[in-house]
Amino acid sequence: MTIVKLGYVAMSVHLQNCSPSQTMTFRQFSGLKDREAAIRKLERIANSNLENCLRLLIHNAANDIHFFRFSSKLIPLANHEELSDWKYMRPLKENLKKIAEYLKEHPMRVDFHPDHFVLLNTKDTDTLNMSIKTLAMHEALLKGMEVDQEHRCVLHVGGAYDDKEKALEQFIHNWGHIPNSIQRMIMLENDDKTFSLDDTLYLCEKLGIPLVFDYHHHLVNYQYEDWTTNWERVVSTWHYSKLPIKMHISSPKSEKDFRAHADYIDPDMFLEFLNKIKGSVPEIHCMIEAKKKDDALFMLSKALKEREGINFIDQSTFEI
DNA sequence: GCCAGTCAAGTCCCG
DNA sequence: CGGGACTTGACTGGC
Repeated sequence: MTIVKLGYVAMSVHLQNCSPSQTMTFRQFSGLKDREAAIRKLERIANSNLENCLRLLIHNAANDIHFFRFSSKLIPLANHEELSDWKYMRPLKENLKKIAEYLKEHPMRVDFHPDHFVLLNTKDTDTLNMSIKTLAMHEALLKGMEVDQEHRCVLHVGGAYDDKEKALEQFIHNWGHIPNSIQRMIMLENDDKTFSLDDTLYLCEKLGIPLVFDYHHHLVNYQYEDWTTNWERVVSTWHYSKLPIKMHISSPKSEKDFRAHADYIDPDMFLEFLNKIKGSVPEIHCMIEAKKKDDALFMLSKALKEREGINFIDQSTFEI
């Protein structure tokens, strides 16, 4: 028996005017004559994003959703070099505290997926420093939300830079220069272009990093098609985490556009996967990466309720 | 009120 | 070696 919990990403298609990713571009910022007023505007946007995050958490709790990925665009221009003097955390304190209080009353697994410009295997020190800075922002947000920072940021391995083997070794080299408090936030995901499950496992086992298996990515980028022989290794990378294993699920948009994410999750594909891993872990958390966000979660849950051998505990939790 | 175009980042691909 | 595509949601400007 395995408990499965479903989660979704960043925003809800059911809540109106509830974007947690409102923004201001640097061009817009530069166009404003009063720099102080422009910074106040950035702060208003960031606070509005956090207020919307709280609305999303309330929506989640009301719908028995216990697993959620925050947007990584909560603070516009937070790491822009022209704004290095901006102390952006101070004005967010109260709204972060509200999230912290809410999460205490309604326990939920929350995490982040910083965008693909966070690169830990780059040789460029500016890019590496910017990446660390961006991760430090995520760390500060988690601290403000009073969430234990361990294993809360999913990253891809990074660029291939013409030589995948060297790029993997560069990751290991750079890892030694990354502050420990940031190392412990990281999980690594197999990607759809360069670093396969086998590549990612190599790093995760060597560095003690939990591996987030993305089934859809594996279907378009693998070294050995049969992932099941590696499954126990994936499970083992979670041995030192306090959190249950997590993975990503999405369905191909079409045969022609196989890499792109579909609006919804194909329940057959998902069940086929679950049937291969059931019993291997007591609990698994599955992050739904679909265009229709929480609606994809609800539809998947509805479809699975009609299948045999699945025992639903609540809207987003079932036993298989 | 809708549609096309713009924005931001680093890598990768094409010419 | 330079410029455009990639990706994503938000936002702007034109009609």
